[in-house]
Amino acid sequence: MLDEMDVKILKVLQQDTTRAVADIGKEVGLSTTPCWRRIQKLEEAGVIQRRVALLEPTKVNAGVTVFVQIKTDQHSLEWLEKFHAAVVDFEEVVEFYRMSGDIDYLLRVVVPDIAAYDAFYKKLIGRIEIAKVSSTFAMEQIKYTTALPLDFVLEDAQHSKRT
Amino acid sequence: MLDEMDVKILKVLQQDTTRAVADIGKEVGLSTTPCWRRIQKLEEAGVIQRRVALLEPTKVNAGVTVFVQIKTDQHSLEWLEKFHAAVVDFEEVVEFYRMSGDIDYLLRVVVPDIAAYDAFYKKLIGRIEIAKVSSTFAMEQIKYTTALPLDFVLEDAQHSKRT
DNA sequence: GTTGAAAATCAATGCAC
DNA sequence: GTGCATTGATTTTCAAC
Repeated sequence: MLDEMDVKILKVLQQDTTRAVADIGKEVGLSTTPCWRRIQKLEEAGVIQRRVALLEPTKVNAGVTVFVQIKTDQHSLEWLEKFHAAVVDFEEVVEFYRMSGDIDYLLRVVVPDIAAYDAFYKKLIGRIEIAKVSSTFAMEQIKYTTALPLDFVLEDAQHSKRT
Repeated sequence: MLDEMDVKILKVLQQDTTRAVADIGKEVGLSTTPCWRRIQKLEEAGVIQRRVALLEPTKVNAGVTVFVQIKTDQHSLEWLEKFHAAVVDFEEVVEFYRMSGDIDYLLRVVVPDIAAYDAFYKKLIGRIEIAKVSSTFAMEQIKYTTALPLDFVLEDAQHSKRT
């Protein structure tokens, strides 16, 4: 489905969407029109999901990341749906995964400080019954990127056939 | 530093940067010119860091998330710098935190499948000496957003005074 | 802060090759 | 796939209020 040229374009757009189509074309070795058409197709195909602004966490008072590991004893469908909906609703929760292994769920929570995390924690356990919660604070964010690895796109022939 | 109007604008831009300035102005209750000026200031101030495209993970063959917990026994500055640089270099590593508590580092790694994770794992431990590595696979990504919580921006007077 | 409007840039399309 | 030319939209900058 995607070829090397698409990958080049996606690599640029994953880093910066402010650049003009003509500019991107120059970088990847394509003139404006075909470059523009490829971007359109990538959007229609849903490969490009959305274009967003990334903010500097410390400048919006959201510089502290906490990872919350959750273990539950409840496994009814009803509880599950309620739990998911409740957690998703918190804007402090920026990532939320159902995990394999020992821990059932993993949350990445973003707050201004420890006090705010405590407030979040109380809100969370107030709304839902959880068996075990364990919070770990990030001391430093060494890397954070929204850019997905693109070296796998072309590698796997099986994948191309599937999609 | 930031007021309610800025927060409204940021909320829009965190979700979608394709919208025209005039449009955003309408939504937040501002005409084009002052809305445009505010966005400029937010960019100059570094509140808006960048504008990027978000891709659909499954469509670029990067649908599997693995969390890697790392514990080390080495704490020399030299090892630390080498370790950081090596990990950051992997495009599969999309997030990388130095943690408090029991685990020293936490990585979020994105790969196409388990086999690719195994390949990554071998590359990782081949490059650096790590005491303990524990990998946990995400079964489901229930929430993932790049939008930071903005309800804290105005709340804390201390913060405003500091920045 | 507002409106309105002008100028520059760019997206988006069509056409010829 | 390329180049060119065009239309329309949007950004960006100006005035005047």
